[in-house]
Amino acid sequence: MSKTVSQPMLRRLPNYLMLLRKYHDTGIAFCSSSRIAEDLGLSSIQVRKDLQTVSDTPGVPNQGRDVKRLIDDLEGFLGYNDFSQAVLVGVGRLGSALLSYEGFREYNMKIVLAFDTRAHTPEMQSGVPIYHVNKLRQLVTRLHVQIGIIVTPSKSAQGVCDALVDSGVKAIWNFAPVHLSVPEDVIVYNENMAESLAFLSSKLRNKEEK
Amino acid sequence: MSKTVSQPMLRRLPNYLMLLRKYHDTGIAFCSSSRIAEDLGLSSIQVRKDLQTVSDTPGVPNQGRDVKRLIDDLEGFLGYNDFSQAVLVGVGRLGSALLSYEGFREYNMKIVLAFDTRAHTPEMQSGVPIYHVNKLRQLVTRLHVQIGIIVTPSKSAQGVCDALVDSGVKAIWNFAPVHLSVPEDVIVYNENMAESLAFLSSKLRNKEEK
DNA sequence: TAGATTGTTAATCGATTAACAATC
DNA sequence: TAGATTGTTAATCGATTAACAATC
Repeated sequence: MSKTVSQPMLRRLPNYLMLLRKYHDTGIAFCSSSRIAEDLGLSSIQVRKDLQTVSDTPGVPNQGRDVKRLIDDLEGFLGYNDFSQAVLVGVGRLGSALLSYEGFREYNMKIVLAFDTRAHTPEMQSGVPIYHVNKLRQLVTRLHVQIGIIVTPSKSAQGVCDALVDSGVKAIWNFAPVHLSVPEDVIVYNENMAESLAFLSSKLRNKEEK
Repeated sequence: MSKTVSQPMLRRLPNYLMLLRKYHDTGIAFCSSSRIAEDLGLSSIQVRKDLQTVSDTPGVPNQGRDVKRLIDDLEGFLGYNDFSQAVLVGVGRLGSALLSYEGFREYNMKIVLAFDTRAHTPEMQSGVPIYHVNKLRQLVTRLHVQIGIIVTPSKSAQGVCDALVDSGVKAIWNFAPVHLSVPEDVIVYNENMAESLAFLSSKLRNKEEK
């Protein structure tokens, strides 16, 4: 099938999956779009549209959709059937938090390796081995990891990024507040904590002014 | 002026501000939209549009815009003139990382207070006092804080959210992977770490299929 | 003056929402 | 059958991009 999917929709999909798993665990076999919509705070029309794009199995009028089948379709669509592996660079506070973050498992994501300039002898943290950054190219190349997470200080970010790309990484999740230059075929997703908070605060102000 | 601004634009604004401050520090007094665009990886047309919305001072043809003035306008627009204060609930790994995150200062954001169920005697972390959650209503109400950050386990999130809203909080930054129910006048911004990573991974897969 | 860069107006693009017929 | 819920097609909404005249 492989339709092209909009970014916002792609962000909603994992949430459907999580909710549907919850339904499944509570023994709910069928559910309507409007129910999902309510639980997720979306419009039912949007949910219907999204699920149609993702699943070939049509929904049943007056009954809704088969929860189990929908889970399978979503997992297939999102490519969760095999584990997605990632490496993390920069084991500071935020890096450590990500290493120990439980939520990744739920999305079949796993950080398999971490690097830091301070790690001299290989050590473990939250079950993930941490190596010195000078091992990065060697190890990442060997393991064929495709996703890199950059949690380094801004000034090291571009260098780390280059090393990751050289080692075959095709997608980068960047927490450093800088714009990274990458080849065209590499995807960068920027996460800026401070920006998010500032964004929220301005939204608040905008609202107050009205 | 107080124009309505689109969400994606509102997210770009803090980045302009950061870049312009960097220019200012290096003694650059004027800059063109195309330069900003290049440094930030955006299109120059978009930058021009954005800056027009934010600043009443027109740009000068063949010269660009006054960096200092633009900084002032952006700060004014984003409401950075007075500090924005936030409280954080849930001092786990991620919560701690946020408490110690340096980047907030740059956006004039400050976490002034934190709460956790494990904090029995008030303690300090990264310069922020941590109280037991049962002090939440009392302290947040008294300090008139408007922004709450929820970094608790999912099952506590809605309860904490209700308490924050009761105490006058008008904007919530939610890291728990659940949908929060709030009154209409309260803004919720959801941040889901796992979702972001999963999103990146599916994007990668979609690309590979092509 | 010539060239760069601006602001404005219109065109395009893409996502969400609405309306409604189809069906278990 | 009646009612709920579906899928499809069209309308709306909103953001980005393009084109171009204006100007220091």
